[in-house]
Amino acid sequence: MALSKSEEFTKTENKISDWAKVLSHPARIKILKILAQKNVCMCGDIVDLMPLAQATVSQHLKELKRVGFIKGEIEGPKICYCIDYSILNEAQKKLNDLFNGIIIK
Amino acid sequence: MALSKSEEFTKTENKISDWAKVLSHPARIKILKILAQKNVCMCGDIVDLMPLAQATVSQHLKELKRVGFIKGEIEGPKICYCIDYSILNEAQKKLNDLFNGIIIK
DNA sequence: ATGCATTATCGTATATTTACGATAAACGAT
DNA sequence: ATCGTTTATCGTAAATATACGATAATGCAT
Repeated sequence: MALSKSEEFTKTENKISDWAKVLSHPARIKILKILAQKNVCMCGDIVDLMPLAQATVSQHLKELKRVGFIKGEIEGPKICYCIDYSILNEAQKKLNDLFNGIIIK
Repeated sequence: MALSKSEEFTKTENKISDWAKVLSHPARIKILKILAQKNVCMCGDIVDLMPLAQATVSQHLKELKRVGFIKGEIEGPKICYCIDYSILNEAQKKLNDLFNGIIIK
């Protein structure tokens, strides 16, 4: 018995916490910033800008993909990553709803 | 070698990811909601509303206190918890700055 | 078909997180 | 002083997360 017990909480609580989890590592924040600056970006370019091994960056990209914050498109042997703005917008909105619900009451 | 490598990232990246980490568990989201509804709340009341053991709730409260999202005031043998709106506001603002920086470019 | 470049996955080590029971610590009341 | 209530902390177990090297998988070019 360890992580989660997620059945005990609401869908919204689980969704928001899952989004927050993806943002809970500085590497993933940095990757999102890199993609925002470059709009689209080859995986290798991201790896070059990160202070982590290729395998580790790949794991972080996988997490970002899992919740839909980024998409990866195959381009020959390379993979072109970009931000999925609709999902990121939804996350921002729902996180703001949470904050506003707490702060404004 | 496991968690963090935080020296490799910026202060902002670390700060935001740390805030996100605190929000990355549904129990802590729920606790914030409870405190928002009741404004102030005895620790025991929170425990009663949570699907977790007292010791576990206490750990989650400690995490929320660590980043300053909540404050605990001793009232005799009980402890009265409440939200620290200034810190939560700052977190909301900085998270929005991140999202806006990513989304609007 | 071979080789090169690119990226994901596997295997593994270590640290952290989550959860709980048990216990300690703090306080008020008797 | 002792007892009951309340909450934090300790000890512990199991699951996850992070990180990396090594390897597989994919596709292009030769």
